[in-house]
Amino acid sequence: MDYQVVSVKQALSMPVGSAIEARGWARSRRDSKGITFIEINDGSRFKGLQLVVEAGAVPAETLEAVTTGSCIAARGQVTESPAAGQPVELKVEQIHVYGSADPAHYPLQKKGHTMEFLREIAHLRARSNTFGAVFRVRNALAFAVHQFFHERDFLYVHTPIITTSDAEGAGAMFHVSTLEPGQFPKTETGEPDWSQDFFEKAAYLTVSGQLEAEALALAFSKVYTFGPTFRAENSNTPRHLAEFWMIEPEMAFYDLKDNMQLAEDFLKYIIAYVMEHCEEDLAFFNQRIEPTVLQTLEHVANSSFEHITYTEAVNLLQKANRTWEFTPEWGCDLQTEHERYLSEELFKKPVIVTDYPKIIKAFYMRLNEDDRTVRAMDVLVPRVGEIIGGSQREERLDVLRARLVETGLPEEAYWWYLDLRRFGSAPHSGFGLGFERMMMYLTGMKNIRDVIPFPRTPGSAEF
RNA sequence: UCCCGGGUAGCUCAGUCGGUAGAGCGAGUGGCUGUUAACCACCAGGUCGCAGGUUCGAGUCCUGCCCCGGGAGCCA
Repeated sequence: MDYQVVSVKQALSMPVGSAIEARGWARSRRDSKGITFIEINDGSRFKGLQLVVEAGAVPAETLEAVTTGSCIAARGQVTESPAAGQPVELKVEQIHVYGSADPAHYPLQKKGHTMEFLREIAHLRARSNTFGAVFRVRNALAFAVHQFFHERDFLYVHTPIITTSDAEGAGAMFHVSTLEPGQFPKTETGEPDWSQDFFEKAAYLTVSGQLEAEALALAFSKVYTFGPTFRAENSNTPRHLAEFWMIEPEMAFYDLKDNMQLAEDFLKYIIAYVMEHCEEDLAFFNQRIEPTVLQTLEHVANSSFEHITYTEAVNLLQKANRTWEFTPEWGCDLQTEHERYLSEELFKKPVIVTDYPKIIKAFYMRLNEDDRTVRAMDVLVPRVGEIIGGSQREERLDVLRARLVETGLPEEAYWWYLDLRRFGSAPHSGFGLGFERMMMYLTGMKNIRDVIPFPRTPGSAEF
């Protein structure tokens, strides 16, 4: 007999009577006298396929090797299930065991585990319900990002991962070098002599593709990057990784208003996409991880974002009838407690705060007429905080040079960035979205280490 | 990096006043004609994070270190 090879996802919608072969990893096994139930999952869907093996259907030694965690192929007939829990199941005629798993040592049990424990077995945790759902959503979200920009004629560009320029003078960077630690060449003054290194100057892993994206936006008008970025900060929080993915659109001829509109459209689009394509996984998150996930996502998709300036935000915070750990004061950056108050308590929806004081923002943000504030925007969302940071960029050569000097950055290192203002400069804007932050927002997962397959954090890069 | 909390069986945890190490789940064995985190019975399983110290005696008290979690800072 011919058996059609199908995924578990396909198997669950096959007509009764189909002869199929399904492959997957056994999640659970229940034995009764004369009948065995095995649930397999191949990652194609949250729900698994129930295999029903009647006594004598397959050799005893084969059935014995089908343990929790083993990988098998099963052939048989799709049948209507007489019991609750699944509409169809597979009445098994043959089983092939690709690889058994010793139940005494297989670490994933049928019962729930803590996220901390699963993190220690990151090579196996994708086989659990939670992480299966997380990484399917991650895939859908990445696809939604590309689709959004391609529908709007953006060019997907690849900015370098190894860089010799420090994007904003902010954030510690990882050195990239081929020099041997023991025989590190030194200059006459005893400093490391990077001119003898591979790139003949100090090189790092990128902290942002923005500066290069600006160069490309001033040729292709609308571009976006989507790639890994690296921060060597020693920050130990549930919201930081040393290696994370960032999406950075950059648009010529966009002012801050256009930029804000794009950010709002973008967030709504990717949320709607994931809600449409990951219904089963999101339902799981809503039930087991964070009971407000669906409600919040629907709310964001259907409400317009609040817009306030930094100065207005500080006034609102000062007027708020509550005590702060850090007193809100013009000129100081908004603290986590302030951001949470604005998005979670006062407006109860995403808030875009604009026009921050120039002293707390990067040199490349466009200076306002008041000479005190810059055209920056931060999108704050409930539960996660700052999810997007962006700005209209300074396109005026003289102003940009003055800002470089003001912030103490070496002008010569930014020669090519300044060239962009010398030759055919144009107003332009862009923003950055932390992909894993967005994942936390969509799934309700509490720790950023649990929305990326193999997280890198200080002291931790095992897998 | 700073401030809190934690580390005891494969997992999740309890352990009183300093006096011979406990439970549930999981694994194993047996039972049960259809289970859904199956159920019932039995059973094995321990370098109490590591290193010192106090004590007749330390899982318990003290010191240092390591790791994990929460909060903060920095940020995406």
